[in-house]
Amino acid sequence: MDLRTICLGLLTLGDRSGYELKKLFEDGSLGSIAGVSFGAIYPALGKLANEGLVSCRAEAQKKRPDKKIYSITPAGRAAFVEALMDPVAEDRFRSTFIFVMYFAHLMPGERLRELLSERIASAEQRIAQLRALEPLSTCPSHRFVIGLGLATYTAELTYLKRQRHSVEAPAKRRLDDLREPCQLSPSLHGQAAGSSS
Amino acid sequence: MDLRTICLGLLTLGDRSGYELKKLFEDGSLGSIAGVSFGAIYPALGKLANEGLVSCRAEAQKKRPDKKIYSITPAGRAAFVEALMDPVAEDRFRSTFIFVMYFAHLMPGERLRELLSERIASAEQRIAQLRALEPLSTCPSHRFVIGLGLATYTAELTYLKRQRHSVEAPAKRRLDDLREPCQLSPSLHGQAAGSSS
DNA sequence: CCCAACATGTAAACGGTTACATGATTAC
DNA sequence: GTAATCATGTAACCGTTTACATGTTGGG
Repeated sequence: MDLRTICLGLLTLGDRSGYELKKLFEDGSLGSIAGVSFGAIYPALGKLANEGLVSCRAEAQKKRPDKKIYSITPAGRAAFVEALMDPVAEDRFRSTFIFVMYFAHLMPGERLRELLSERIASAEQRIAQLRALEPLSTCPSHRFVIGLGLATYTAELTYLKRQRHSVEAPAKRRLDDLREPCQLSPSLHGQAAGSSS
Repeated sequence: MDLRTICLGLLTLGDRSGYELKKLFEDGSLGSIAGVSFGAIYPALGKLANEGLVSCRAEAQKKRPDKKIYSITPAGRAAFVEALMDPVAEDRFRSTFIFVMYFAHLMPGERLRELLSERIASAEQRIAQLRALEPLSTCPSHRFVIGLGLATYTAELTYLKRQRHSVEAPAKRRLDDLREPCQLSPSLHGQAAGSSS
């Protein structure tokens, strides 16, 4: 789903300027998941206006550039509802953290601990953001998204903490295990395949 | 983290061709998270070779194009370990499912049920993939990644099932709640701000 | 004094996917 | 026969980020 459609969707919730749209996205439940940049929003809005899916009125402001307030048109609303029927694309997920952890055995232990702490902190922050949003959101759809975010971030946090715990505990294991050398199981090697199974 | 670095990392686990690298990525624990295309892998490998971070030997095959096996060089290994020290970028996550669910109230109930079922099925599939990988992975780093994936997907699955459950249960609620009209709380509107707090 | 927030926009760069081009082999 | 797997590569396209350009207001 491209930004164009996301903007369209956000505009079903009320009229907004590009600037406000970005805030709404980032401060809302979707923001705990990803960000957007102006360099993408403004052109998207322009295109939407070209296609007649949104209308735009300029609101003059003293000593500030005109604020361009966009409203979704009936055609835009129809197009958006239509878009909700399209087959959903798979999640596009790229996590440097996960990738880097896949190579934990190549890092100094100190770095490993640092990485884990950072990740725990950021998960806690996202959870806090979602919890703060919860009482403000009366709409069940939004509560669903918040609940989903909360469920997954909490699970990640629990997992991460359990992993880190082992370092600080007297038994001091597990995290150090991560530094053990790595070897792939033959079935993942796929080299000179021996016609398995 | 770009594909170039990911290829470099994967090559620390053993020599491989571009084709095999793609399989390794997709069949391994990282594959339950995202995919890669040849159109990105081959150029990445070429660039890596240009920079002397990997070496390449062509393996002639009867009736097939030469297989180009890449090995990481000492310089490449150093560069990769270096890359593991770089500050980790935030996750880049784009989920059409989550976005669409944010607008559940604009969809027919049937569509909603379909979406939920699809998502549940795909989460179950990913969990199955990770579980299948678990006994094959002796390396603690990889087990960490598998465990993390399992923890989050399981949490999502549980959440999703609980949401769906309410439809099939006699009390038939919650999921239908999602179709209720939506209104943002004033604090998220941000329109004509009344100097809150 | 400087930084953050407000406000819009453009252009270049980036990192990736999709489609195209080519072609043998094996399993159903 | 036809689809999948093996095997590499290029070019066009796409959506997005980053950097640039411009300027005011208000708070620390």
